[in-house]
Amino acid sequence: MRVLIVEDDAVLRDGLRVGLGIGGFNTDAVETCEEADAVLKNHEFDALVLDLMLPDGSGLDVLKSMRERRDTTPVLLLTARDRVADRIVGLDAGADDYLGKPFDLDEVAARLRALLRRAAGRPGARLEWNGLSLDPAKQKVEQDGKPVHLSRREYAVLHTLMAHPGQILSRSRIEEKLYGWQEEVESNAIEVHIHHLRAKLGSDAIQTVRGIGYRLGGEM
Amino acid sequence: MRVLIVEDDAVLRDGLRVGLGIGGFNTDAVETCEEADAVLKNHEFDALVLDLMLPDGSGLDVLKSMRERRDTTPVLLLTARDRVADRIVGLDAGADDYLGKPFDLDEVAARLRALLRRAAGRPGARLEWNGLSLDPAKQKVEQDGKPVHLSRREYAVLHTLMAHPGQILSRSRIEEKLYGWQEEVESNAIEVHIHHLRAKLGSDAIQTVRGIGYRLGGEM
DNA sequence: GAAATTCTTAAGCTTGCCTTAAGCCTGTCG
DNA sequence: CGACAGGCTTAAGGCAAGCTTAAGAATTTC
Repeated sequence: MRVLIVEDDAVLRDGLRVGLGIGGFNTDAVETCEEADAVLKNHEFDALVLDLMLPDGSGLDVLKSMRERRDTTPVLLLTARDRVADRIVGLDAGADDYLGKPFDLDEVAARLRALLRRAAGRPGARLEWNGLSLDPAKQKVEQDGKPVHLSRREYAVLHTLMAHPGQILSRSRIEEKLYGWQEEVESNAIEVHIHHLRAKLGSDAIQTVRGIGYRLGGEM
Repeated sequence: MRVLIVEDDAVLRDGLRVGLGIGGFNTDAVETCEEADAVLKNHEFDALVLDLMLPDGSGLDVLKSMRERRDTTPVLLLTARDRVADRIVGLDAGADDYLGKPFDLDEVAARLRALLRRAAGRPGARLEWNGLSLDPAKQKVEQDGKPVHLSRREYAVLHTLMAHPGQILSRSRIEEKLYGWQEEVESNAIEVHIHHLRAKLGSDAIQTVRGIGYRLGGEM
């Protein structure tokens, strides 16, 4: 799950990155409206954490122009104070939730999860597929009721696949979810993780579609 | 369990801190409405002990503005006398309980525990998990019926974990429960306490979730 | 006020994870 | 049938998180 953080305060930004990292999110961060606009047009995110007060303008403008181009990525607003007026304007402009500074990092992560759940149109918190169940809140995976221990990356790969059940996901698509666009990896890391996942979940849990990508196995 | 005390009378304030400290709570204290507002916006508490008569206004205003910003922290009001009118107003404003001065310190602690229990939606007084049982009132821990002696910090760590059974708690989340916002610790103190707890409770009582935090071990 | 317990800090140590890379396997197409 | 490309497997290196230990500071107890 990739999240873009738009926040100019370095302390807050790093705090968010760490906090959301713990929450299992992969984050990218920018500091200005301009950067945000540019990045949003070129990359897809699962959610956006947007500060309202930015050096070169209001986050509201970023939000508005997103919605104008039909970008429905869930947005969590950070409002500088408990200013009810700001919040109302923000929600009217198409934000999905807001949070007044200062805030608890765990709460940000929790709200983001709620946002993502809502956005995916799924009712429950957990993802299910063919005997596999993944609980994003507890970061726990079970197969036929038995817990499976996965490392951070393995979990992230599986999460990505289970978020699009039955669909074929290209390797680069999966990489985008695991890494920021800044870091990029140039090796077969994903293949290795897939390999480990198959070792733990059974070799038919994940199917390879030659030349295209991977998808969850099973009845489909 | 962190409790914020809002009380201008120094004698009473210190009495509360000592009394609640003995009761197993970690307390922070402020003297005015203004301070209370500021601190409440910046930190999360498990409960609030709020005097109504404060030098710069009424505790009711603090309470009201809390509820306005959706802060549902349980609040125990201290009313100056047995003034029924005050109490009714207080409860209407969103207080969870009240207590007339003068009061018994043990009773304050007991009422707070009841408040916290209610807030957590648990019926019983004691927390149970996988052979462990923790009684907040007596501050006693038993494992398979046998008493276990824990130090203050060890108890607090275990209490925090048992209040969120099955959930992963980040180290910073645990630190927040142990220390006031003034003290903050920057070392591996939590790790050391966990280590001691494992020595006393068995190494599988607490699981490490690498990169994320800790949670109670056992089934599930 | 002294003794005992408990807490914090800090330094090494251990372990698990991620990436990289090299070689192998397998399906596809000339 | 043979070569090639894509994917799989395996293992090693490096890094970071967490564990352990111990000593000094702080706190509590008598």
